[in-house]
Amino acid sequence: MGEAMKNDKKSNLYEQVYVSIKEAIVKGVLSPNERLREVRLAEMFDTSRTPVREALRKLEKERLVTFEPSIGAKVTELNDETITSIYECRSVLEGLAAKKAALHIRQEDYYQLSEYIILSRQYFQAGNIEQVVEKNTLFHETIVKLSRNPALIQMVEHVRTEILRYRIITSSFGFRTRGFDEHDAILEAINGQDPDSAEELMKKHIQEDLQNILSGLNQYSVNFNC
Amino acid sequence: MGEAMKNDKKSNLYEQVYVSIKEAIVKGVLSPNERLREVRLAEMFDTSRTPVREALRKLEKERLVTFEPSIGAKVTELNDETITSIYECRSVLEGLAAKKAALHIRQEDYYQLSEYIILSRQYFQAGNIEQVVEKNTLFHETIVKLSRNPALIQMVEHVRTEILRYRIITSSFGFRTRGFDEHDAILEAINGQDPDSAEELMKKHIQEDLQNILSGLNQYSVNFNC
DNA sequence: ATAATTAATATTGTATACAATTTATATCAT
DNA sequence: ATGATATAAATTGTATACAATATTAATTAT
Repeated sequence: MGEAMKNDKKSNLYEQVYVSIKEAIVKGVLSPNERLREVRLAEMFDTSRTPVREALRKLEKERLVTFEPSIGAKVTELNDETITSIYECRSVLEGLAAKKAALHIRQEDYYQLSEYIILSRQYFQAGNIEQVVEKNTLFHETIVKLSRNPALIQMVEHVRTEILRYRIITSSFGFRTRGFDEHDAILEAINGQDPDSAEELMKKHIQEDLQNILSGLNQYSVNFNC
Repeated sequence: MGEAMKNDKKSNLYEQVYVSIKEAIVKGVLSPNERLREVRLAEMFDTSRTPVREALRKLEKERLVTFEPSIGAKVTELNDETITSIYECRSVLEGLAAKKAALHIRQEDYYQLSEYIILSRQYFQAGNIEQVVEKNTLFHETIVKLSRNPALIQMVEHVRTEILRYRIITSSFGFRTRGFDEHDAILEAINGQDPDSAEELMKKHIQEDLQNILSGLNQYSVNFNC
C-alpha cells in the first residue's frame, strides 16, 4: 500500500504517517500485538524511518502502540480489562461534558443534537449500521464540544479512538436500541439545563454501552480465537 | 554488572531528553511561550536533534509543548482557562479513583495513607512546604493506584504533571490547611468502603484546591506581569 | 546428531547531511 | 534616509549513514 499519499503534500509527513498508522490500527489492518518494524512502515508509506519514529512516539501516548525495551513498537493488544478501564474513564469524562453542556447549550445546538438522534433512528430502521454509529458519534462529540473545556475535549477524543478499535470488532454483534432512548433523555436534561441529571444519565448510558461491548467482545473471542 | 557507566546511559537517550525537557518545563527553567529550538535543546542535553524531536512529539501529547505550523515547538502558556479546564477533568478522574479505591483498599493501604496525612501535617508545622507537597502528592497518587485502572492511572499522571507547573508558581502563596481535614475525610470514606462518599469528597476537595490555585495565580499575575 | 560457538543478518537508536522555507541582514535605487 | 530587493543565516522537515545490540543462521567440537 505504498500509494497511500500522493495528493496532499501540504502538511507534514510525520503527521500524515501518524494519521495513517492510527487508522490502520483502529481499523485492524495492523493487528493487536503485531510488531511494528520501522523500515516496513516506512516502505508502507513510502517515507524514511524518521517520520515513522515520530509518529510512533505520539501513538505511544495514545496507548495505541506499546514499546518494549529494545525490541521496539507493537500494536497494543485488546482485552476486557483494558476496554473496561477505558470505559470507566470515558463515563466520568463524558458525564462531566454533559454537565457542562447543560450550562452552555443554545437553541441551535438543541436542534442539531435532535437531528442526530432522529437520523440515527432512521438509519437503524433502514439497516445502515455504519451511519447509525456515525450519527451517534456525532451526538457524543457535539456534547463534548459544548463543554467548552479544551482539556476534556482532547482527552475524550483520545479515549474515543481507543474505543473505536473495539467497536469495529463488535459492531457486527447486535445493537443496543435502548441507546436511542437514553440519548433522548440526555438531551432533554441538557436542554432543560439540569446539569446533575445530564451528568448522571450520560454516565449510566456509557456504562450500559460497556456491557454491550463486553458481551460482543466475548462472542468475538469465542468465535475467532478458540 | 560493570559500573563506571559514562553518563548513566542505560535507557534510551530520547527518553532521558524527554524527562529532562519535561522537568525543565515543569520547574519553569523553560518559560511559558518560550520557543524551543531543536539545536539549542540538543546542545543543552549534548545530543543530536533526533532524540529531541522524538521527545517533543511526546510532550506535545501531554500539552506541555505546542507546535505551530512551520515555526516549531513552544512551551505551552499558562492561563486561568487552561488550569480550570484541567482541574475539572482532574476532579472527576480522581473522584473515580477514590470510588474504585474504596472497593480495593486493604489494611496496609490504610496505614500507608494515614502515614502520609500525619507526615504532611508535621512537615507543615515545621514549615517545610516542599515536603508537605510531596506527601500530599503521594496521598493522591496512592489512591489513584488503588483504583487498579491502568487508563485512569496514566491519565491522572498526565494531568498531575501539567498541574505541577501551576503549583510551583503558586506554592509560595499560602497553603490551604483545610486540605488536611479533607484528606482525613476522604480516607475515612475509602476505608469505610463507601465509594459514593469517597468520590464526592474527592471531587469537592479538588474543586476547593482549584480555587486556591486560581487566587495564587492572580496574585502572581498582579505581582510579576503588570 | 546435539550443544556450543561463531558468523551473518536484522533492527533499533543516534548522528549527520541535505532540501525547503522562513527570518534576518545587507545592498541598492530613489 | 526610506523602501524595495537581493543575499545570507537560521530553522524545520526528511533522508541517509553509522554504531550498538539483538536475533538468526551456520559452523565446529564433542
